[in-house]
Amino acid sequence: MPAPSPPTERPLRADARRNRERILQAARTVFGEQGPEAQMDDVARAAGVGVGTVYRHFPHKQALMGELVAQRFATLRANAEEALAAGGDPLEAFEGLVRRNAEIMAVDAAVQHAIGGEPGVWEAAEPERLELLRVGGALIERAKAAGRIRADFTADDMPALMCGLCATMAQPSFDWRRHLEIVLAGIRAWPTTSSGR
Amino acid sequence: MPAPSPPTERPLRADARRNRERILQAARTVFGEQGPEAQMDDVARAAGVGVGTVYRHFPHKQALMGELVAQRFATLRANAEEALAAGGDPLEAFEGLVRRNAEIMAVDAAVQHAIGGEPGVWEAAEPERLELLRVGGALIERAKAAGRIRADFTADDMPALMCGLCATMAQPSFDWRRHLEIVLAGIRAWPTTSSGR
Amino acid sequence: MPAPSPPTERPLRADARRNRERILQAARTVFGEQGPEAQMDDVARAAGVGVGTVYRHFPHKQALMGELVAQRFATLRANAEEALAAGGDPLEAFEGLVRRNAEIMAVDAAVQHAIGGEPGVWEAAEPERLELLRVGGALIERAKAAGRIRADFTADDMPALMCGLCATMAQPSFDWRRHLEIVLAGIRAWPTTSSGR
Amino acid sequence: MPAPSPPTERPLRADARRNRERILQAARTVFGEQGPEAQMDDVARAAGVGVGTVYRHFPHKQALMGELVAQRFATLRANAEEALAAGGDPLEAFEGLVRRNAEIMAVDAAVQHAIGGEPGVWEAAEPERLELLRVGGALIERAKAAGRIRADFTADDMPALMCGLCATMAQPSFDWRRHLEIVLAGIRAWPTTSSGR
DNA sequence: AATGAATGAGGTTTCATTCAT
DNA sequence: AATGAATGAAACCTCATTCAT
Repeated sequence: MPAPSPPTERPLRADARRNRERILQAARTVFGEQGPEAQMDDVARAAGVGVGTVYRHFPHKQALMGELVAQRFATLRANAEEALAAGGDPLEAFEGLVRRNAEIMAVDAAVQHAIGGEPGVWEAAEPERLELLRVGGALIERAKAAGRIRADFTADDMPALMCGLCATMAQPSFDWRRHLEIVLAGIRAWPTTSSGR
Repeated sequence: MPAPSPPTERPLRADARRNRERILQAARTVFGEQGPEAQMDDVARAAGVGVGTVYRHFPHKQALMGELVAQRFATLRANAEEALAAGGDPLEAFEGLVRRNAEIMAVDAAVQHAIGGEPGVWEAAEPERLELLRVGGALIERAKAAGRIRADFTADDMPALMCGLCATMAQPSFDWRRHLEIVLAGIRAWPTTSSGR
Repeated sequence: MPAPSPPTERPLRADARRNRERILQAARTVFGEQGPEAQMDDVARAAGVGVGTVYRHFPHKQALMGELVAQRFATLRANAEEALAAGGDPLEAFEGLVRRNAEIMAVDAAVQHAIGGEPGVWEAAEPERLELLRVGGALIERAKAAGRIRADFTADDMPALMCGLCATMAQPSFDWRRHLEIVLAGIRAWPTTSSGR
Repeated sequence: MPAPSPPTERPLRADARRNRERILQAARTVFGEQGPEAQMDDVARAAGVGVGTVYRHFPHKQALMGELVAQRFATLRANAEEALAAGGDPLEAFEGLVRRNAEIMAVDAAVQHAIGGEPGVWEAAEPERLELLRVGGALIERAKAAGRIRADFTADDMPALMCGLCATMAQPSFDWRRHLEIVLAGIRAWPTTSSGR
């Protein structure tokens, strides 16, 4: 969005923009610590603003949560595009992206998982999500073409796997990296000596 | 009251026991539909009893949820013991159990997932959970000894994987059976022909 | 009440009478410990009977409390009659009775005070209360006639003073005996003329 | 926010302060009429605000009751200091204060008595209470030095006596002023003509 | 006559959202 | 634009009382 275009969406006063960022940052922290039941007042306090200000920027709690998810997907997608552009070994590229994105999600997996269950929150991130799916799909196809991941695997399998991984991340007692490696192993094609699966 | 039999745990009047079952059944439905925020009043109404009755059987919401989880683990564990006793091909036995238990969890995965996040709910099922882990561990060791699953895999990896699977189950748009097959594939040892990984 | 008279009020089966006493005793203990908010279930449990049994003997909580008060007044009145019959120094007789009755009330002042505030509880004890007032009044008049207590003091002043004393008794940090002595001093007539007490 | 004045205890917006007063006033009325079981909703309605507002000002029922008691003690103490400062006849000063404070307590004795029994309510007023005790003690010592009240009487006897008086006040059928005069008479020293007590 | 499970109105408290300042 | 006080619909839970066993 490099938009120096005429202010169809008036670009928010400098302090307002700053507030918006502080609120989002605070929300990430607070939801991460207390789960989705955290109160709007807590978010506001953590951001150092009044509740009213939170509501000026986000019409309701859901919208705030939605933005959190959307921001997340934007990063994931950016990473995906970078990985696709970078080229390199197809399997490495795919698995590297998954591992890298997992690390990012792990930073505030609690938020993600917590928020994930709430109704009507994913909608806000739908465009970014689809884009991520598309770019990730390209990487998958490339690895499949190279015979490095199972032929029956598709990009549409990823969301469920990642959703599951997030659930694991949310529980500190679990070792999500082991979880991830098992999943990646399950995706890989067998080292076809002669026969396939 | 010269009751000849020493009633260490008086076995609950017939109608009370019936009510208890109805409440648990209703709770399963209601939490499944509305998530953990579902209200005790709703559970009571669905069970066709007054709220007071619910609270007579379960001192608080958490206790009700806890019992739901405990019941679930009891079934899973029973299946595990059956599988262990049955013998047969080690890998088949292990994977068969996982698939069978997954089908059971899927019946009301929403409940399980919803409830899973609440604090202090798992505690109630801890004994059953540990037992499941123990029996499942035996199956895993057997398959490992037969060289059918990865040597670095342990029973302690299962909870995270199953937790992730449950998260997937809770979203109807996901195909959890595919998720499960990928995970199982990731657990299996490679068909050691000549080359390793 | 030496009533071997024909059972106009059928005299209650032996075990029923026993239960009634146990309930009253339990109620005294329980209300004393927990105040008037104590639950009927607690009384029942303390008495070793079911709630239903409590309700069979006392149609509602108030009635149970009322009986407690009535029993108390019966004792106080019996003491008063004894004191009146005993004769002796008029002031000693009066103050002796007050002190003696105070000791009795102090045994479970918490109950008395707690219950005292509840509406509709005193009514049950009205006859006994009036009788106590009458007999106490006789003692007062005698002491007044002897010039030993203030001429303006009447039996009708007693309830308020005793009510106040009970309030004091209910707080363990207060020394109700000092309170009582001050009140008694305030009732006494001055040692007119020259001689002291 | 470079506010020049260091607002250590930001002084509450004008309307909020007004609401706070209305709530306290309403609470006094409502508890006085219905006793301590009166509901927070009733207090809110009587104050013309929502329940939430009551809870914003007082985190729980107890805190509201506590403030009521604290306010009361603040007035009593102010009167005591005034009386001490005013000088005059020592006995008159002491008894005048007691009578004056009694009149104040009588205004909503029901509240005071009702609330007095609740656990954890007095704590809120402890500082004011101790101060009242101290100042009252000074008056008592003065009167004792003048030989006008009993040598064995101390400030520590007052709370019990006043507690008893409050109990009397709470029952409209009692004449608490007579109660008070008897108590005051019991405190006074005998007019030592020749021999004391 | 006794039991204790069931009832459900009603209690305190929370929190997303609005709106006067 | 920002603030935070106010709102009030619920949420969870209690307990006097009833009634089937």
